Amino acid sequence: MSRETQHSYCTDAEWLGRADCRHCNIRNMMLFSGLPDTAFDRTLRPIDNFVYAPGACLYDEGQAGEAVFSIRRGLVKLLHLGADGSQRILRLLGSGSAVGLELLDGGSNYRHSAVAVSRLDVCRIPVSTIASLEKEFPELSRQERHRLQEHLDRADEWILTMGTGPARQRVAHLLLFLSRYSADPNGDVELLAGEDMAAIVGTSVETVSRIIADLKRRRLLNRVAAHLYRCDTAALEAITRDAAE
Amino acid sequence: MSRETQHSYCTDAEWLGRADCRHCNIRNMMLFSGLPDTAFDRTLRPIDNFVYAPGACLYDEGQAGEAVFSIRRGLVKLLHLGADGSQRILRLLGSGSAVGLELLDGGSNYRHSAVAVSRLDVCRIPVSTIASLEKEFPELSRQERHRLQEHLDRADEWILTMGTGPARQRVAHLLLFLSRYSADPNGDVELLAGEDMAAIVGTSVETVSRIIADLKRRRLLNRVAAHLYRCDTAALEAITRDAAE
DNA sequence: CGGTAAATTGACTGCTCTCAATTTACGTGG
DNA sequence: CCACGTAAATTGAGAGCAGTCAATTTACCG
Repeated sequence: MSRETQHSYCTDAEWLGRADCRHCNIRNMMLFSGLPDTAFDRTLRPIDNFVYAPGACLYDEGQAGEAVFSIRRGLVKLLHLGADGSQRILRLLGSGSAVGLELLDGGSNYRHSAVAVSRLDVCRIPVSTIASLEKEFPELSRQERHRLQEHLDRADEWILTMGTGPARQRVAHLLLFLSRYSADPNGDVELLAGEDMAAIVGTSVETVSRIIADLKRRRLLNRVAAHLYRCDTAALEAITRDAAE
Repeated sequence: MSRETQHSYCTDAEWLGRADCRHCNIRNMMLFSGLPDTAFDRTLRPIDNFVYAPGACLYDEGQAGEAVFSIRRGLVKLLHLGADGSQRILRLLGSGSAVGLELLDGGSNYRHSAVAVSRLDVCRIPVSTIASLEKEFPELSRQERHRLQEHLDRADEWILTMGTGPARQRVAHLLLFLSRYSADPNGDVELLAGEDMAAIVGTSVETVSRIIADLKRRRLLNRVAAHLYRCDTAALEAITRDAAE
């Protein structure tokens, strides 16, 4: 673990070295999609590559910061901590998404806390680097707008699916969401911690646990490996439509 | 009523004539804030000024469109219609906000339905006009990003306040929201229709009615005129914190 | 003043929360 | 590899909150 103390608040983070955007093999899905190879020749400040352990915090709500993170691999939760310490999760973001985009709007503080859900591989991009590239490449502005729109679409979906209806429907929506964005080719899902699922669908941990346990008994969730479940998406979608049809 | 049939789907809309952005006295709060007076000399297509009656529809979800609307005065609800015809309201937007921004991201269809809640005064801006101004004035890209970020902040607030906790807290949050964005100098609020409030906080109409009636009895909502109520914001905020402290 | 739609209220059912007990999972150290 | 301790997940019981259905009152438009 070489230089993780560059950000003292980020425990369990490991610096992997400078990112080589020019030869990045997944650039077409990242924030810098559309930029020419030569764009990165003279960036003012370095773009670093980091790995975060599950549970590690990228940044806290209200904290001053100067970097946007582009997710290469893994899952990030954006959350708000209530006065009583309880968390409410606002978004789950995976490969290709950018977090911390609110810094591009002029303010200097993050508006959520960002925490790694699974093992996380990210690029850390200084805001000043984005600002200077922006002047030269208008395509980058379009990318920023697109990523923001992506966040907005996710937030709207969140309101409609995780925030509406009885708890069963909301949990079914969550499982379908996890399956849809699963890195697994079969769409198998790694269940989140009960506390996380509760903070997403807005119910108590016990209610989520009861529902998940019931879905397992009814074989809508089938264990295919340790911590890995295959879900009966058709049946889950039926639950989703239960009252809304 | 001269040319409202320009958009056949927009009933109860009245064309007020061409907008004169150059001399717009509220341009500093609109999408075109920051653009020089001369920017509008040679726009390809006209920017029109419209008035919509309460309940009138600006556009429907999924509908193809080619215009963004900038709200001069009044309140717009963005909503999604469920398969059973029930509505879920995703955002309330007022003066200075822009709606239909999703068209700037490349797609040609609106992603929500937009309906006037109160008497509405808007400018209708063709996407092609925005695209051409964008090339000449980079400041416009920043404005677009800022308006998108505004939508995102609203959506996040929506999840945290209108989507979490017992119904009392959610209704209290809604009233405080209405008071905060009220056009009234005293912060007095015009209550929404029960169906709308239910579609915002995600409960039944009866539950909202019971809570509102109770707040009136307990003098946290005091009628100051027909359809106009002054709210005891301190007491409402106390309700808001009831369990979250 | 009448008619229709919306709001209010009541009664009852069912869902979800809270609190508590128990079981299971997991990391640690022997 | 197993035993242990801690944290998480599961399950149960009871109370309270919110949903539904239905009746009544109120508001509003012509």
